[in-house]
Amino acid sequence: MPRRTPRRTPRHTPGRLRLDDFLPYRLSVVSNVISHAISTAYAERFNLSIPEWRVVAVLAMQPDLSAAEVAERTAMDKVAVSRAVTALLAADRIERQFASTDQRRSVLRLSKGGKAVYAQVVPVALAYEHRLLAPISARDRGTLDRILRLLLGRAREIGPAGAPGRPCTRPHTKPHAGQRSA
Amino acid sequence: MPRRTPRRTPRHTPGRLRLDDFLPYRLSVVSNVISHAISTAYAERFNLSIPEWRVVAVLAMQPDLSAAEVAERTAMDKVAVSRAVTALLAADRIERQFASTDQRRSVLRLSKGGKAVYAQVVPVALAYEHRLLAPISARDRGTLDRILRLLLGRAREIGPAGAPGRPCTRPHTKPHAGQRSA
DNA sequence: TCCAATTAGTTTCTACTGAAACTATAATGG
DNA sequence: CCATTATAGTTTCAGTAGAAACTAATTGGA
Repeated sequence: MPRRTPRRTPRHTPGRLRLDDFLPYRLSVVSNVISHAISTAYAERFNLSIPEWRVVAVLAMQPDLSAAEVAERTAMDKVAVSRAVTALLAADRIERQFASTDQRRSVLRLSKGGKAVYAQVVPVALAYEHRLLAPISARDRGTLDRILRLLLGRAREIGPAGAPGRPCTRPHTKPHAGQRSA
Repeated sequence: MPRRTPRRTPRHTPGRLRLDDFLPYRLSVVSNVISHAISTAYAERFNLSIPEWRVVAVLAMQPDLSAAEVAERTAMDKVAVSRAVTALLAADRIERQFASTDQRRSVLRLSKGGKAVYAQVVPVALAYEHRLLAPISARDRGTLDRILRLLLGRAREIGPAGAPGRPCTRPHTKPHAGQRSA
C-alpha cells in the first residue's frame, strides 16, 4: 500500500524538477505502458492495430460515418483514418460506399466480419479496463474521470507550453515534425 | 463547469463499448495532446526533443549516471537513450567519460551549456504544469497522484490484455512491432 | 590462460507517423 | 457556363521508434 502521509520530499524544489513528479512525464509513461499492453494483445489475438480498433469501435456505435467524422470521434488525423480504413477494407472488416449527394464523402460501416471482431474484442477490452481499475475505489474513479476531462480541456485551451497569454504564437515555424511522447 | 450528477448514460452497456469512456483511450488522448504541446514548445524554443529533455532532466538531478541508469530513470529503452546521448554530445550539452574500472560503462554529466538549457527549460516546464493543474484542487491532485501510481503498478503487473492469470503468455510471438498509441 | 557467456552501448532494418503535396469532386460567383 | 476556391480523402516524403543484430569490453570457469 503506497504512502499515506502527504509526501516527505515536497515535489519540485525551486530551480529543479523531479521527472518522477512531472505530470506530463507520468501521464506519458502510464499511457505508454497501457497502450503497449493493449496493442500487443490486439495485434496477437485479432491482428488489429489500435487505429483500426478505434475505427471499428466508433462504427459499431454509430454506422455510416464519413472518414472525417470518424477522425473527429477518434481523435485521429485524417491520414491515420485513411490508412486504417484501407487496412480494414482489405481485411473485409468494413464496407465503404460513397454518398450519392457527394461522391467525395465516404460512408463507412462494419461488415459481418467487422461486427464479429468487435464482439470478440469488446469483452477483452472491458476485462482489461476492469483489471486495471480493480485497486481503485468507485469514488476515486469518479475523481479520475473528472480530472481527465479537465486536463484534456485545459491542455487544448492553453496550447504549446511557453506562450503565457496568447492561444498560440507564430504561424507554426515548422518544429521539424516528429518527436513526441512525453 | 462539468457534470455534477453521476452521469446519465451509464458507461458501457453490455456488449458495447463507448470509446469516450474507455480509460486506455482517454489516457492516450490526454497524454498525446499534452506531449504534443510540450514537444512543440521544447523543439521551437530550445531545439530539444523529449528524449533529450528527459536525459538532461535526470542528469541535472543526479550526474555521472551510465546510459543504462539513465534508461531506468527515464522509462526509455537503451536505443532511445543512445540516440539522445549522441544528439546531446553533438550539441555540447553533455560530456561523456568512460569508467576507468569498466571501459564500456559511460559516465554522463551535463556540460555548462546543458546546465544552462536545463535552467531555461525548468521554469517553462513548471509553468506549463502549473497552468495545466490550475483548475484542479489540491485534494484532487493528491488523488490523481495516487491513482497514476496505482495504474502504473497495475499495468506493469498484469501485462498484455487477455491473459487472465499468467503474467505473460507465449514467448512473445513477435507482434510485428510498431503500432501503439491507445 | 583462454574461451564461452554477459553486459554496455551502437547500428541496422523495418514499420509507424504526421505534414505537406496531390487528386478528385463539389460549391461559389462573375 | 466556366473559372476559382474549398473540401474529402490519398499519397509521398522525411523523420521517429523499437526489435534484433552487432561490436567491444568484462567476467567466470575449466
